[in-house]
Amino acid sequence: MRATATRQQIVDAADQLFYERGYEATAFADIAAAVGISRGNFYYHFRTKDEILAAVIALRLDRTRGMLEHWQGEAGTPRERIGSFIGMLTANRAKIMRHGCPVGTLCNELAKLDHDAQQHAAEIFALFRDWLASQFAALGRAAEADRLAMHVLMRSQGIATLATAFRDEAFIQQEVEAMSAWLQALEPLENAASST
Amino acid sequence: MRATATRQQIVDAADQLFYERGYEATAFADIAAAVGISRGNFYYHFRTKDEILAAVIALRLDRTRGMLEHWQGEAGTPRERIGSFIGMLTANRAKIMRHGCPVGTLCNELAKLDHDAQQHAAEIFALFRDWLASQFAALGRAAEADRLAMHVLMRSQGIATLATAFRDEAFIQQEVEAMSAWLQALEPLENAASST
DNA sequence: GTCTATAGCCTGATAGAC
DNA sequence: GTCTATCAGGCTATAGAC
Repeated sequence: MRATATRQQIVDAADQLFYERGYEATAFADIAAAVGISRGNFYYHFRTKDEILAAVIALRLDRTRGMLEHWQGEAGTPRERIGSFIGMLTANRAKIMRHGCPVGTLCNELAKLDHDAQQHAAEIFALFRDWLASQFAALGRAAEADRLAMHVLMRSQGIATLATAFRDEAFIQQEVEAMSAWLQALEPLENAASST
Repeated sequence: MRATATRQQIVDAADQLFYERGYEATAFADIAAAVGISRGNFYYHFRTKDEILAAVIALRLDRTRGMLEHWQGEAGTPRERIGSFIGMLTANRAKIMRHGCPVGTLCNELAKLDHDAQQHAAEIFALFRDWLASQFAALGRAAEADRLAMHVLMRSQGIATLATAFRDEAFIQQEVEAMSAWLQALEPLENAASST
């Protein structure tokens, strides 16, 4: 098998296992078993566990960029695009109730481990934040775009954490509707600064 | 030294280390070193690591009950008491930025480990939820008390997660003020059900 | 109650055959 | 590129002296 193909399989398996079980709780043996290779072969593709983590984070960054570009390319208003972000909570609710948000839980774990890759993982959040901010700016709230973007991220993280703790699907739906209502009630205030 | 005193020292040290480093990343040797006892002595007080976890969760439940009773005993309105809950984010902001929320991060980790104690840990959230709900009921929002309580919990969890990921103290302050403003704007609707 | 010593397992990582 | 065999070190947990 070509090296790049095996490497990709390793990263894909690690991505899934790091999400489901956590980074530290996932052993090389687990990844090797999932891919169907020996532990020894592992070190031909990655020298350390940290290198696999870096590759997983890079994969998630790429995947996130692709998703944001996809949402950007679809027809629709900025408000509808922010709705696509919120819709992830509903679409992924089963996994979220079992393993939380992939980004939030990884950042939390790496923060506790005082791991160098923590900042790298937080860049995934930054991608969402910047994209959301650009949508709020397009919506006519340029002055508050960053704050509103962080607010949406904050709510999605809180929803994920509590949905996991209580295993409560109805709660997700309830809060998704509340956030959607909040979004719909947001009015353009492009000239607010000059009118006050 | 009396057995109960050593046991208490172990639980206190484990409580702190589980928060700072996480449950799985904390080894018996770490706890033993923090207390100043040998690893062997450990097993006189606890037979397994799970037993220490159970004791730590029980400690946190007791501590939470005590705090809620303290807030309840203080003079003030229900709104001010909910403000005491929100105030934890400001008071503990330095630790939150480094290690997240003790309850949320523990629940997340135990969910990933598929650990039996996950439900036990979620009871800490339930204590906060029920207490907050009673405050909202006293505020004249009995019909929505549970939903509002979960909303406040959700926001506090989202704030903690993003504050940790971005190490952003200003964000905490910003969202604490937004949540406080939301709380102040909440009006009693005790008779809303009969008036609609 | 506390200690030292150690069993038994799993971990990340390496060496070298094929 | 992939394998088997193996290393050194960490882990939870146990046994038994004091």
